[in-house]
Amino acid sequence: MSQQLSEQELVRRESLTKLRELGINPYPQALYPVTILSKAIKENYEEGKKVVIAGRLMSRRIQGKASFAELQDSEGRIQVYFNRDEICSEDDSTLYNEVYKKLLDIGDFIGIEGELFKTQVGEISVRVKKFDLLSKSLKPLPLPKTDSEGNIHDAFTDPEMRYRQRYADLVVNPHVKEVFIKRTKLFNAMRTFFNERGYMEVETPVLQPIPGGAAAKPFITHHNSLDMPLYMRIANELYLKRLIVGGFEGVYEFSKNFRNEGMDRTHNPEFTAMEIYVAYKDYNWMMEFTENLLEYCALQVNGKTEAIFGEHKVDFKAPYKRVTMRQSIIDFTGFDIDGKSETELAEWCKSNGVEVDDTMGKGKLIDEIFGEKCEGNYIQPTFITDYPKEMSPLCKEHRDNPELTERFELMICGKEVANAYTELNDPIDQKERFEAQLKLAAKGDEEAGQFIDYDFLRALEYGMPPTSGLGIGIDRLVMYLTNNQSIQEVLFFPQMKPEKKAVELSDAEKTIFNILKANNKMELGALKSESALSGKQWDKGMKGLSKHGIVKVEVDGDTKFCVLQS
RNA sequence: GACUUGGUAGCUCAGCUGGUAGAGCAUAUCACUUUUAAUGAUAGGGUCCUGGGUUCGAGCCCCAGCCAGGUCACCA
Repeated sequence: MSQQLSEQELVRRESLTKLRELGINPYPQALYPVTILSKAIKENYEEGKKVVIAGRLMSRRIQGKASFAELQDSEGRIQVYFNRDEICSEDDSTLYNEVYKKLLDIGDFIGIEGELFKTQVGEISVRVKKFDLLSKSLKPLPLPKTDSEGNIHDAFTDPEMRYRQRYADLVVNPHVKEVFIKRTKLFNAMRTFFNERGYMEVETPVLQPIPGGAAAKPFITHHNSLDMPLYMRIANELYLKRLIVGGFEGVYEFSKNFRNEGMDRTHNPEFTAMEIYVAYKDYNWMMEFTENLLEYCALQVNGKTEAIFGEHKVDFKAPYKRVTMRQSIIDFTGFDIDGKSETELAEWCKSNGVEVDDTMGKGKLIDEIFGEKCEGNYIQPTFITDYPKEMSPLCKEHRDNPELTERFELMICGKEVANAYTELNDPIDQKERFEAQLKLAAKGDEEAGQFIDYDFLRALEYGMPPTSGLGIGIDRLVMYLTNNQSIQEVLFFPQMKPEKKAVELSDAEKTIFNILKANNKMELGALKSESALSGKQWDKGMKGLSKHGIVKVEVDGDTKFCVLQS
């Protein structure tokens, strides 16, 4: 879509032409021999050391024949000093006066050969001996400035623009870049932790014929040659367990999951989960594993186990408190759910301000109570254990109480971060639980599963060793480790509605356009009378069409024609 | 989905009961050889989100819509 260029964009395009006229290729095929990054220069300063660096020009302070600029590379900024006498011969100052001062702009990528020195005020700088344009920037970047007291002026903060133009956000906001560096550190830390224990990273299908392993609304797509619907995965659990059946001791996957549900500060349609399954373990073992894992991750990402999240200070140091769901509800309400019937639970809810409806079974009711009264109170990492059976269809029954399951969730700052089970491996029990879920779904519980994965049941029939599985919401964990309140801040490219709808014509424009389409070229007066538009509407329609570049008025002697542009 | 706040120059933001649209930075031209939010001078730059309406006159008021943020509801 063609768009009007701003003055500054036009100036940069002119510079492009002038550079070419001077024989400088603004987009060279350059293998540029960078020898050092800005951070290393500052950390290991050596007076007079020759360096070759490259990056974006981010600021300039020109003072006649001398000038200071800042070059930004992947690790930060370094000051560079341009002096006319250093880079130009006596009789030709073009390189400094024209190329550097006029034709380069903030945002351009340049390469610099020079040597290190310290200015009179002691700042480590590179004295430029030679520079090359590596890539011209045609669009002015947002330009936050930091003053001597560290205050940032003109910060690029509008979330909409930052998310839509993450590339610009990353260029000008180093703290944003830092979030994503930490995100990657978290992945690396988890991989290391798992790999050191001999567990294997695997991949399982994103396109699935049955969207299993969780209860959520899937995205549906269609495979043309198979002529069948496929679902984008909502979880990878059932596939990973198949691999445990196949004989792997421990498997894990970082999985992009897709859920066709609401979007808000904590939900993006695609998000990342880490799931791991380990054979011959139970959920008690997994709790210890999880707290050790998270302590290790926090250390690797932030260098310490404490993390600030909003008003809270969270400590990831193991071990974490463990509370059963029953005890938790007693703690916060005084109500003991043990042995209560569905009716008793529903009545308690109604008289205690917990919203319920008829579709809710026992498990769901308990979950509502917990969600309403307890969940939000757990700031420090806390394991909530022993969930009702009904809401955990893939989890093994509790060894001490058949109403419960061996399941835990890890709560941090009032939100769930991890979920784990002693996995159900009794194929007959599993089949019955799936069928119970189908009934719940029929009753109207949208969270209940609506499909039975018979292939998964077949796998279980071959036998799955006792196994414990854990899922961690990676995006949420990154939020905690980087003190971000919204998931958009920890995703490079959060889902957004499209910026602009396609050019739509107004009614007047459409009328004129349709008449003209039949004739291609018409005398203006004839076109106007055929359109039967009022003077104002006609004027508006014509102006609109010319603005979109759809029509053009041509003058031939005394006659004016309106011509349709292709 | 409900409520609420916002959308004005490349960026950050002002904008009077409704009367020709402002600032700082950025840009352009000039001066300036160790500055650092460099400085001084001059100049240019705007579909005021879109579409209707009220009005002699709308950036401002009214209606509808689009996009985004926040709160809540729903939901892992």
